[in-house]
Formats: sequence, structure tokens, C-alpha cells
Amino acid sequence: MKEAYEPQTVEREAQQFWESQRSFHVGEDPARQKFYCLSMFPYPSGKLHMGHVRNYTIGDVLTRHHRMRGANVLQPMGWDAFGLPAENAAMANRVPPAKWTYDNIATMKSQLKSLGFALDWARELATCSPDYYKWNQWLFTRLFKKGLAYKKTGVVNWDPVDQTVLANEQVIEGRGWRTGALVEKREIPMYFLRITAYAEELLAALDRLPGWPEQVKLMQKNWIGKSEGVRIGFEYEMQDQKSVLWVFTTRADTLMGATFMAVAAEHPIAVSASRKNPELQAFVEECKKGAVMEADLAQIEKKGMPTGMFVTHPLSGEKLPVWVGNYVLMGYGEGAVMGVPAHDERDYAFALQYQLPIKPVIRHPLGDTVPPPWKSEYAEHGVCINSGPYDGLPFEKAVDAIAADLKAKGLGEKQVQWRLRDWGISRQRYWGTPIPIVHCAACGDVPVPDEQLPVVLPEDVVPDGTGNPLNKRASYVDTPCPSCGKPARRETDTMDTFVDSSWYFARFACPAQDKTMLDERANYWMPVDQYIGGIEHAILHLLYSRFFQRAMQEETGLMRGVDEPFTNLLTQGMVLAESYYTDAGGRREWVNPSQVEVERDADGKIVSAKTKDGRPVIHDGMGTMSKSKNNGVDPQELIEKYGADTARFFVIATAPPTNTLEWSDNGVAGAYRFMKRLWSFGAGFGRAQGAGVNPSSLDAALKAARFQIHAVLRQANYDMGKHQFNTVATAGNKIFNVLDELPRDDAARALLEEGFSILLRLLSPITPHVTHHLWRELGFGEDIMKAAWPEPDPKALEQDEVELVVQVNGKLRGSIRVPKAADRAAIEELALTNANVQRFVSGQQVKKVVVVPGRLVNLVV
RNA sequence: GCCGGAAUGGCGGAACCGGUAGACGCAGCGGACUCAAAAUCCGCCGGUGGCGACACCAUGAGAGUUCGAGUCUCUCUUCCGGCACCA
Repeated sequence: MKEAYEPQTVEREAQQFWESQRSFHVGEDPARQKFYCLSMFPYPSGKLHMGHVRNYTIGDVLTRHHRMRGANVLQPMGWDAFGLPAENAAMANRVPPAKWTYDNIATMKSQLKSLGFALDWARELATCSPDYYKWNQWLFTRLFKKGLAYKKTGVVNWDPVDQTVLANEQVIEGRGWRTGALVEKREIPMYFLRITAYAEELLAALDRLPGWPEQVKLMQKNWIGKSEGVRIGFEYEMQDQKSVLWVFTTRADTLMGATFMAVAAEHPIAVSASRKNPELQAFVEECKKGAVMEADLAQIEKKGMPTGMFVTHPLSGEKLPVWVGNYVLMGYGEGAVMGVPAHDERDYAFALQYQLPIKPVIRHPLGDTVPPPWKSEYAEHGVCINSGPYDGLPFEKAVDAIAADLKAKGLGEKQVQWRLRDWGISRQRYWGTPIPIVHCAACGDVPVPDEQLPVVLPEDVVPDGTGNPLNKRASYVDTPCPSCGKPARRETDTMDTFVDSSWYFARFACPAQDKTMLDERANYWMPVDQYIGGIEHAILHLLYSRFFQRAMQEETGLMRGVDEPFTNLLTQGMVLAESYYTDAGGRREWVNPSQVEVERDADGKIVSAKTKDGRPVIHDGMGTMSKSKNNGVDPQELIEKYGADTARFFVIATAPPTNTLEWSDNGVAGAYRFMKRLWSFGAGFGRAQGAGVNPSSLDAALKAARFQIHAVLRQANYDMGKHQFNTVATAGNKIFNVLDELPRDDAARALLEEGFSILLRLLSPITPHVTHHLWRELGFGEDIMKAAWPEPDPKALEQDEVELVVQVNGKLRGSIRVPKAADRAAIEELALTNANVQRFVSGQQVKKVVVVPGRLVNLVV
């Protein structure tokens, strides 16, 4: 073995070994426990960034650990290859998106390989390949025939100069990113997937996902947004026509306290009333302009204007004025609310603003006779008052009674309202899955029949930014109707790329399958046992995938009982780095941290920083690695300088996987130092003899060392189980430090071998290359991946004597060594003999003695 | 505004059930080796007092429960994340 650690050589050899052994290739094996470990697949943007390295290292640690524990582990990799950046790059470089994408895939694949991930590349897929997106199309046509996919109009951002639809991220301050033209809203026909049909199930099943972070489940719950209430009708007459204004409320119990109605600016009543009222029309227009997205709108002033119309209260017959209110949203419920100022914060503010009456109908804890004017609304549930027949009823009974009475009059019923909307999947873009529909003048929208799938996207196109290039290709657009054969037009919209990523996990189970979307191999591998990725996908990607899993079950008949695609979810934290800038005449010029030298005071705090060529820079603190702050660290440079094992060890050891990870060049150097120490320890180790440890031949010091090694191992295995990988890595440091202190003599030899064998196996999921090399080179075995995961020896953890801490009144005063079997009385007596303990106890009455076996003694005086 | 989560040395972080706070690493300081530097190795490393044994203080702030609280309960502060004026 060489004296010097050369990571490049070691890693190349290990990777060649795995390649030649097909070490990561897996198949179905019903006899073994399967484990499907999946990291979110990357978008092939060019090259890997640190977030990828972190994500895939976490997945690889889990994969290799489960393998060594005997599971049949699948860890695949693929490419989320459709999407807008490819079109942007195409315009900038005049390269077809397909070529740009495939080139990026080649680069990133070689980077992933250089990191030594245990990936089964035989299952690689790219969503832009017709073999893959054919099944997007197939599933779409199935859902279309069932009515779970349908067409309706949707609103898009329209750039009037480029004559093209813009994605939200292409709209910058209301203007098109390329043209700077004011963006218009346009209504165009789009296809939707009826995810709302699954709303109830998607919500309820969250409670059956104990392996998901609570935070993610809560975000999904809020997104689905179920509220139970009552739909209530208020009758009115307009131009002698009887009509009903419908509202939705979760507080039907306060119906008797309604003193006005408020409708959204877009509501038909507002629109028709504004026709003969220019002032109202101006107000309606103003409301429509107001942005309705930002959270700070929660505090904007309530504004409104009366329409001059009145509706009839369905139970009291009272006439209530109808107002247009800027706080009522057309997109939720009925676009109208009943105003109950006494018991709703917004209604209260509105009523105050316009001197509308406030009528309390729920008993206030301070008493029924709260004198007007009210100081604030009272929004808690309570008992009805001032409500005629409903007086004295608590919330639920009042809602039931009122709903029943409304139903009898045909003016209301209980209703469940959802926030979740159907999923609009049409994108007016070129680089995506073609929507398999043909528009025929005679037959309407005809789904492309199975035998004509896939509808192949031409790959030689270079978009120019004006409209969808597919529209300009007659050979693509003109096609006979699959139904009647007459000339027809092919749909040119493509699918949202979230469709691609909503089922790739199942497809990984079924490589090289060209007859069906999935096959029975999905039954073996699904569900994904461990899914790893960023929290930014907490809502959309994960919700859509849960929806698709259910749709796939129904359409393929496979994966019965597997309703949820991801059993356990780990959301890894972001990677942060220091950022620095120079002040270039009021403008910040960001300097990459690799170009900065830092000066610290005696405490290690940064006092000043300058560039390597001496210009002073300002330290801006830790932030997400980003292009805009120029603080990214290139994984490639890191691997070339230190090797993949160092990068992997740093990323794992520095922070728990769910925390943010603060980049530190010194930290990386520390990880490298550990790799080098490990290496030189191995270089001086000699060949393993394989003689086991004979515990009775160990002296006290060696016994203590062995205890430490096994105690650290026990803790490391516990930490591994709860995915706290940072302390598993540092357990490697601890065991190494123990081994490094051991004498190099015959008495210690067997323990040295046992300890090193444990250390190498424990570290192998984190730093697979160096451990692979040392394992083989030192004669521990052929292939460390095939070795058993180390378990602590219970005998090594037995101790004849234990150290107990002695406390007086809960404060640490000394420690004693007692035989393991010592009884309470003996421990008490020994504790009292301790000199320092005596100082605090003497002359006082010992009132109580607490003995925690194996831990401590507490004397209460 | 509402809903989550977090707060421990100069820094990242550790501390399983309430039981020795600060493991491991980074930075820093001192030393060895060297003509010198790098690399490597050894020692110190929360604060205050003390020659020392040791004592006191200390896990964002304040209370509480307990023999004993970083850990449990309540109130507050700050930071991070999510969102929907959702009727």
C-alpha cells in the first residue's frame, strides 16, 4: 500500500471494481426484504451543484447501509428533462433544446459517477424520451375518456409583442422578460386533470403517513383546504326577475346576525349593478387591478361601495343591502359573503368603516349585554342569542337546525368547500410532452388512439421566442382525424413538466418495458421506502405524485393496496455559503468566497476581509448558494482537489440532513485530514490475521478501549436509525481516535483488527472508496459492500465496575466507582465517603437519597 | 395578520427516557520537527475567582413542576419557513 493518500487513484479503482462486478445492478428477489431508496431526480441544467451532492449523498448512505443489512436495495437515477430552461438556452445559443439537454445529461451523469453513488444505471430514464412520455400520453387519454381530464378555459400571461404565453417566472414586474411589454391576462382553452375528485382521499390519507414530516403534511392539508359549512341563498329581484344570491359560510350559526352582503368585484351582481352606475364601475375596475397575491394584503384597508340592491334574509325576511367589497375573492366559494360584523374580523372592520349595523348573536363570555359600540368582533364558537328559535343552541346544533330550515325552503344546504383546484396541465411551450388530442371539425376533441402513440415531439427545433414553434410546422399540425379520417388539427400545447415527475418513481421499477406503462415489477418495488429531496417540493410535486399513484392503480390494475407512493420522506436542508461583495460605486459586485481572504480576531470572529489581490470586501453573512450572490462552490473542483470521499464526508458530518448546511473550506480541509489519517493508519496496519478478540486476555486498558468502541458503535447504529447521519460520521472519528491510541503490540492486535474492521464498515456508506480499498488491501475481505453491518458485542458492553456521579441537592460534587452489582446501601455509603461530598453533607441531615442505577446518586440534605 | 419550526462556546453541532452540558470537528492559542514554510505530531481551549483542590455563573428572557430541567408546562423575545382577507 502506498504511503500517500491519492484519492483520485483510489476512487477510480473502486469505481472500476463496482462497474466490473455490476455491483449496483439489482433485480426482483421475493426471498429478500426489498428497499426502494429514491432521491428526487435532477433537472439537467448543465452541471451538478452542491444541493445535488448533498441530496444524493444522503440517499447513497441509506442505500449502502440497507444493502449491508441484507436488503435488496434499488437506487435508480434519471432526468427530469423537459422544461423551459432548455428553450431559453436554445434561444441564447441557437442549439435545439434536445441537443442541449442530452449534452447536459452526459456531463452530469459522469459527475454522478465520479461521486461513487450506488446507482443502478440500467434503469436510467429521461422524461424527454418518447419511450417515457408515450405513457404520459397513454394515461392522459385514459383519464380523458373517463372525464378525469377535461377541457375548459384558463387564464394565462400573454406577451403581446412576442405573441406568446409566458410562464409566471417569465413575468418580471408585470412585463415580459424578453420584450419588456406589459403582460396581458388572456383566457384560452386548456386541459385540466380532475385532482379535486381525490381531494377527500388525499387529505384523509395524510393521517396514514407517519413517515412524513409533520410540516409537509400540514402544508398539504392547508393546500387542499377543506372547510365544512352551509351554502345559503338570499333572494332578490332584478328587473322583475327573481334570483338568488348564494354565499358559503362556515358560521351558519351566525346567520341571524347578518346585516349586509358583500360580493367580489367580478361577481355578476357587481357587474350588472355597475352598468348604470359609473362611480361603482370605477370602483369595480379599481378592485380588479389590485394584486391579490401577497400576504401583506392581510392588512390593507377594507373598501366597499353599495350596489343599491337589496336581498331578503332567508329566515327573518329582513332586507339586507348588497355591497361590493375589496376583501371578497371571486375565486373562492360563491364570490360573495354574508356580512356578520359582530362575529367576523373582516366583516367587523368593513362595518365600522361604513357604519353598518352590528348585531351580536353569539353569547359573549363577558355577558349578553355588551354595550355598543363593540370594541372588536367575537369570533369564537358559542351559544346563540338574539336568534329567535335558535336561542340557546350551541354551535353544531345551531348549524344543523339552521341548515335544516334553509333546506326546507330550498335556500340552503350543508356543503363542503375545497381550496384545491383542478390541475391545469396545458403549456403553450415546445419542449414538453405533446398533449395527445386531435381537433376535428366534425368529431370535436379526439384522443389519439393507443396504436398511434406516442405523438412524437420533433427534436430538431430551435425556438425563437415567438409563440410555440410547433404551430409553424404543418407536418406536425396537419393530421387526419383518428375518428373520421378527415383533415384535422393536432393540439400543439404540451404538458406541465410536473406530469413527467408524477410517476417516474414507478417507471424505474419497470425498465425496458415498451408494451405497457408499468408491469408487475412495480408490485415488487413500490412503494418507495425512502424518498429524499428538497422541501420546495412539499406541495405540488408530492401532491401530484400521490394523485397519480391512485390514477395509475386504477388504470393499470397494478400496485393494489399501495395508495401512497412514498412511505418515508426526508426533506434535506439547503446548502449555504458566506457571501462577500465589493462596493463598486454604490453597486454591489459579488466576489466568490474562494477569492476572499479573511482576518479573524483572537476569538475567531471575522474582523476584515479582502480579495486575494488586496481589495477590501464586505462580509454579507451566510446565504443560499446562488448565482446572483456568486457564492457557489463547484463540486467538480472539490472532487478534483480532495476526492469524492472528502466531499461526501464533509456533507454528511457537518450537519444533520434536515438542517441547512453551512459551507466551510476549513471544514472540508478537516474532512480531508481525517481521510489522510485513516489512510496512513491503514498504511502502517499490516495484513489482518483474522484472529478474534479473546476478552479474557485483555487487560483493563484494552477492555476499556473495547468498551468504548462498542459503545460508540451502539450509539452510531441508533443514530443511523433516526437518520442523524452527522453523528454516525463523527462516531467514525471517535472510534479512530480510540484505535489511534492503542499500543501496536501482540496483546492489542486482535482488538486493533476488530476495531478497524468495525470502523471501515461503519464509514463505508459515507466514504465508500477509501473503505473499499483498505478493506481489500488489508485482507479483511473481497468486497466491503458484501460484509455484514457491524453490531456491538453485548459482552464488550458489560462492565464489572461502573462510575456513578454523586450529586448533593442536584449539584455535581464528585464521582465514585462501584461494582456493577452493588446494592443501594453500599452505594449510599460509598457516596458519603467521598471527601468533596462530605464537605457539603457534613453536619446536615440527609433527607432523601435518589439512586439512578448506572448513572448517579443524589443526596438531598 | 394566521399557521408551523427553531434558539446550546468564536463557528458547525452533540447530549436516547428529565440524570456528569459542550462529544466530534472547525477556528484560535502554546509547543515539537524544519534554515524556513507547508504538511504532520503533542498540549490547552464556555465565563468569573483561585497557586491549587475547588467554587460560583452559564443552554434566547422570565416564571413553574421536580431530589434533579438544554430536555416537561406557561408567558415573552428574536430568527427561519409556509400561507389563504378562504367567508
